[in-house]
Amino acid sequence: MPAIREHELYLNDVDDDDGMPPLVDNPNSSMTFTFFTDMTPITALSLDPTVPCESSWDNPAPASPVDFAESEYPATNQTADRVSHGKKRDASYIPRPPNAFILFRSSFIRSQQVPEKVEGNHSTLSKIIGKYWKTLPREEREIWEAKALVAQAEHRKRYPDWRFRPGANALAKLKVKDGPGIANRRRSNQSTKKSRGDAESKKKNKSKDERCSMIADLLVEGKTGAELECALRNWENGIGREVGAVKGAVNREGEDGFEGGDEGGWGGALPSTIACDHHHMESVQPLEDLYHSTHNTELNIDGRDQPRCKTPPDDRFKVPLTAMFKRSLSAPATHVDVPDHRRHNSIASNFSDVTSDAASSPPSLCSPSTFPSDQYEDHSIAVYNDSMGHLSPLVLPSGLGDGSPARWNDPYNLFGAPSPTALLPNCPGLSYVNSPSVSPVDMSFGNYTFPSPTLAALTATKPQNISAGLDYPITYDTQSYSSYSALKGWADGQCASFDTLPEPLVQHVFVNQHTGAPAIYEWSPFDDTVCVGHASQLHNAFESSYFDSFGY
DNA sequence: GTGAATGAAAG
DNA sequence: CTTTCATTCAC
Repeated sequence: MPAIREHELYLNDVDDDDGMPPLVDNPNSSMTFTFFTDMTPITALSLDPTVPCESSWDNPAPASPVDFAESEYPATNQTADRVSHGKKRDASYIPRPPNAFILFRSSFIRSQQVPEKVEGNHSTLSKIIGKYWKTLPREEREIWEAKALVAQAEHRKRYPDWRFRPGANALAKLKVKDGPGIANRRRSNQSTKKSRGDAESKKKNKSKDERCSMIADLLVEGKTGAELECALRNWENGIGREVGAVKGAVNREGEDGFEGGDEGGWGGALPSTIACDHHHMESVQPLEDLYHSTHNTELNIDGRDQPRCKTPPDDRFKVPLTAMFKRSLSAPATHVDVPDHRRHNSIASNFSDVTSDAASSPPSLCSPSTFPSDQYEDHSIAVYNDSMGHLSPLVLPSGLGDGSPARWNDPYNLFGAPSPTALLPNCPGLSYVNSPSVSPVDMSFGNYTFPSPTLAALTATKPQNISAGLDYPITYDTQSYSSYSALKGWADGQCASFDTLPEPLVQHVFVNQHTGAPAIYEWSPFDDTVCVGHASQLHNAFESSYFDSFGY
């Protein structure tokens, strides 16, 4: 098949020869999701990527991922004049969805943690950010991976027929230039650059690389802005240069495949001991404390104190979150017609509505009355394929809007709220009324205490198989009879019926079996409406009937 | 099936 | 140019 110019495929696809359906500008199927009243769809968040994340890079975790999806992919046909790295592009050009790193990088640069004075060159910044990226604790990285999933889902929704066509542009250029080819040139450039280089330029590169490593290390230590600049200046002036060399070595060791143990990571964190002034002195964190706080692998209650080191001792980065939902995101969505009569709101009073344009399918086949465990697998497949498969990340709630750090405001709300202040009278130990999220605290219902579901714990229950072809990636673990949606860990568990609940308010609930019950999916029996609920709200609303039904 | 190539952001 | 990652393409 001849190469197709990527950007022309979508709007002018009369010549499309790949059998793809003609471009439809985000056909809005008007699927409706419903929410609890205190949930906010993430699409309602103000997450303009051009707006720096509030509070962001504090301590020294990166900002909450800024919502890329909505604003970065403006209304259809407006892809238009988006300019990617200064290149003028055809108005109809559709850029690729960003991956986790690109989102992270963008947010990093927006946040201006590294002053222009320190480093303004984006190539160098990429190096620094790449190093820093590798030090991110798993939980932090997962947030960005989740963000990437959202961006991909948004992109997919907005451009259902878009496909990544690598080489399309290069080939177009090749035609014009009639040279050896962009691709070949690119590779050969890289190789020649590396192989060439006399001793002196090698030395230069080495010191440049050391500088990048140092900046990354300083960032890991939490230094940003003027403080970073100061610490770097100290280092460059020779103070601690010796140490810096050690640090550089440590860092490089980390890059070589994450070898080395826990112990080596922080070995050389020293420039912080030299303060530029009293103000900066205050922010110096004792090395010992730093070590302990960053090596604490215990449950991080508030999610802010994640382990971080330069030489990750385990395999925590070997299975990226996105890999669990791996599928061809650029492949056209499976178009499923939804009868109009199914497109209406059905979940009532204590839900608010939000629309989504995700395509959807007939409602769940899950029995509304019973769900015997011996039939569980088949049922859950049906359920997930028919209903959960269309659970959009967009139904997820925002944060609490209570001034919490940005990280609590990520669309996945992966860590829940930061403060256990809003206790429900009926739910001792349950903190987060507004947060239908994975709660960072143990939750007790009656005699049963749900373990705190960390992201790491959720990841540990990662799915075995992946099925594609739905609007959103769904996985199914036949071993544990649990399932996952794109919202990893939120949808696995048993499908239970709720006869006790007033219909059609809640018909089915998915309880997270691995982690307890903080995350629940619900949907209406009458349409494709899907909502995400919180155990507390159900408990609050329906008292013990809910938990009684589980034998709690 | 594997590895190379591309391109997503930025200036 | 430079990073990482996802995706596609050429063997």
